[in-house]
Amino acid sequence: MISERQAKEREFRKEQILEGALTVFKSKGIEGATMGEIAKEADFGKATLYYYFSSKEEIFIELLDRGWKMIWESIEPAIQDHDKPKESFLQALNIIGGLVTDNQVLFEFLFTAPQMMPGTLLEGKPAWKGYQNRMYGVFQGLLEEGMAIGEFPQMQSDIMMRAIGGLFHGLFFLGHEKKPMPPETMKEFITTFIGNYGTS
Amino acid sequence: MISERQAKEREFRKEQILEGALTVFKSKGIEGATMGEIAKEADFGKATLYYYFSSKEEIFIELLDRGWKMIWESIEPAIQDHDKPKESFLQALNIIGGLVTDNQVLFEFLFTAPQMMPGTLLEGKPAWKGYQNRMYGVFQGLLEEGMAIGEFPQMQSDIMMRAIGGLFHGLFFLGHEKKPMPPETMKEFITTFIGNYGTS
DNA sequence: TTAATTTTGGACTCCTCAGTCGAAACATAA
DNA sequence: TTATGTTTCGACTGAGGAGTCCAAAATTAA
Repeated sequence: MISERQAKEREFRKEQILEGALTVFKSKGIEGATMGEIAKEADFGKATLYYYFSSKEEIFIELLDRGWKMIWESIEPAIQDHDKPKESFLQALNIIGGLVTDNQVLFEFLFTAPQMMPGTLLEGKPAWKGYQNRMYGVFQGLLEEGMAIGEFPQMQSDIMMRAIGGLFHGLFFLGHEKKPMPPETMKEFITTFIGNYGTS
Repeated sequence: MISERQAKEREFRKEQILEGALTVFKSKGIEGATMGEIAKEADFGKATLYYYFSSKEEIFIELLDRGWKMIWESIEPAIQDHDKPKESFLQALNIIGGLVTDNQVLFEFLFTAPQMMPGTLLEGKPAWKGYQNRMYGVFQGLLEEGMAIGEFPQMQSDIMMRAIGGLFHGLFFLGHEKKPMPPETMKEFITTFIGNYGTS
């Protein structure tokens, strides 16, 4: 017997826990993100976490799934149109930039956690990996189409992807000052680095 | 009583252990880099590691110290001359690129380990942090001098540093394919990304 | 009200891992 | 040879953390 309201409360509590997990991750790092800490932060008993999630990994995976889903759904409309690859590309990057500025901690988690827990987070083709791959695929596609019409410098698109990925990561996550990066600055940077191809 | 040869053997064994630690780090990740594993890999008993190093952290710090020292000493000659900031800058980047290609695993460790063990690796102003800071300082200096004479785009140098750091990181470490990046590709990239200013 | 169901958390188990101990093996030197 | 110093390792200890148990509290249904 699962009433409507019960289900919503359940969902709400799950969110409380996920939020707590993020908070702990932020203040204590991945090492300090123990179930005990998360429980304390979310103000539940440890066993209660296991009532809502079957394991610690599941919490992390849930965060990744929701996060990547959100990213994907945010950029999807911007990349339907393949007429102007570079424009779509930049627009999508800007959207993500905006999301990142609004959810620093979440995104730091999304982009760094998988590196820190190799293996564990990848078992059983998790949904987030799917979104991530789709996103990279689209970006790379745009890049290749853009190159074909001279909107981007001619280079191996996979290397170019790495470069842009790194650039993005550096802009938002390197240096611990945490000051938000305004979209204009972001755009300026991208265009500065990948050049004014096809714009002149 | 410490004979000359004994000292050398000792040093040699230390290197065996450090090498083992890197190998484990490569194959098992930072999580799997336990003292037991390292001992097995280096073919010593666990307690022996503690004869040469006083703790697990000390092993990692030693790796970082040696690595960053090597980086610093490799680029030092290239950055003495401040007459042509951009040239020095690119040359230094190329040198590092070369080092990275020759020591993939070590450098992956150097650039990622500190992120993964926040705190522990930073206690007591470790030597590696000094080299790292010096290096960043020099790069930023070159960047600012270069901007002043129009060799680089005009931007906040700290953000620019982040961008370049990320770019570099992306080129070498993103995407798990582990295929080495040939120096020419590297050079081509640098010039494509930051190189078109002041050249025309 | 009472009975069934859902939710909760403190205490407990189990396991992994950093670091220690002490006795042996090995080397050196007299 | 014996004495002294150096190097090695298997076995042990202790801490911390993931995950479980179970009985109590709260909620819902009758």
